[in-house]
Amino acid sequence: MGTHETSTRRSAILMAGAELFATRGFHGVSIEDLGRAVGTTGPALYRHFPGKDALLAAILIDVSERLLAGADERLRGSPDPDDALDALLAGHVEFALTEPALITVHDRELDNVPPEQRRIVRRLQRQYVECWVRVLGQLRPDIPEGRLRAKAHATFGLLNSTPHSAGDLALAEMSTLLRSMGRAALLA
Amino acid sequence: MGTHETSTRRSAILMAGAELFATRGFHGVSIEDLGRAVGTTGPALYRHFPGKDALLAAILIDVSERLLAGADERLRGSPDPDDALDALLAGHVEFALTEPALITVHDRELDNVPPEQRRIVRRLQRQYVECWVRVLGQLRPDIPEGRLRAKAHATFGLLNSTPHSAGDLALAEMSTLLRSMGRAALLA
DNA sequence: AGGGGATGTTAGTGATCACTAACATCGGTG
DNA sequence: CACCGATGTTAGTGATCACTAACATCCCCT
Repeated sequence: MGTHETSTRRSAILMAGAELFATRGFHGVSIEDLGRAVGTTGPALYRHFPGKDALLAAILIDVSERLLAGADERLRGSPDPDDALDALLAGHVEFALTEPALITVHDRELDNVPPEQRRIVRRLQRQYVECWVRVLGQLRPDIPEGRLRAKAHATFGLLNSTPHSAGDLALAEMSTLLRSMGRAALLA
Repeated sequence: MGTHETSTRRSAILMAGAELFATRGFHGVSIEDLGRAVGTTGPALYRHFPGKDALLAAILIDVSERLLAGADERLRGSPDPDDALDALLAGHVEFALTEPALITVHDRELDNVPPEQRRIVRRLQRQYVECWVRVLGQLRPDIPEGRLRAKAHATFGLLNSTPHSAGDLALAEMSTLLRSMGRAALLA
């Protein structure tokens, strides 16, 4: 067949891959699983990605870029560091609540990405963390940078915990809860 | 061979398994890998566990039991809810910092445990969460229980983030940092 | 001293995996 | 309207996996 829904397929594979990798892990998902999830057979995947690794890499690079771009944009609109922190928190929480599979894959499967693309993801992640450290440094100049970085990482753990404990609360309620907890933890 | 270091082997396999599962995921570790990690060949594992699933189950049940037992004991020694919360935080942080592999496997690989033992793990985890909810309920009777449970889960995400961002800070410094962040987040 | 249980080894076995080869079908384009 | 590129299919192929079978070795016990 050849219904020309070209890059609809590609992004459908990306989304289905994120979902499957999030719930069963990279090695727990077969090419056949991925194909079936988008209504084709397994090998059709190779028309869109050179291999399973490359599919995972595409997912991770995409989410890392989107996180960083979102942070950059929000910071540009918030000159006041206090507002900036709220903006970063709101952005991250929205991402975690609306795309839990992407967040899960993003902080679990980096080791399965081929080295070359792994370096790209790591650089994007580092830049994202630096956005947070920069804002925190303005709010708490008394705390050394290394400690602020550790705080940022720990807070990501808090915000990213949503996928594992989902369903308990309504989305809006969860959002305000996570933002207030994150803010309190960061400024403690 | 038959050097009678009987259950040394068994616990060595458990520890090596936790380490390997934590870094490469359950499906990313082979029986041969597990054997090699304890100085034997792969199939020797079947003298100690009926299968790969059972090994994972043993790891998860053990860590869940130890977490719960630690929480119970610490609560018994802290009648004041404020001290109790500190005790729970200190216990969880110590666990996360001294056995990061166990913590990682504990909240990532439950889906790969056979159903029967998975129920056991889930019950232990639920009891552990209830320890936290009970203490939080005394400190913040204004907050509904469901919200407190969500807070506890999010805080676990914060405390368990250590394995992924390790190496940045000294252990003692990380411990105080995580405890203060966790406390601030929970009481926010 | 020697038999047996615990524990290990090597050599498979069938299933599954990522990936490839060869061929089919469609839509757009000259 | 014939062709071509994009996209799909089925049928392998070799590697690897979890697990088993058959046999070996060691320590302990009587």
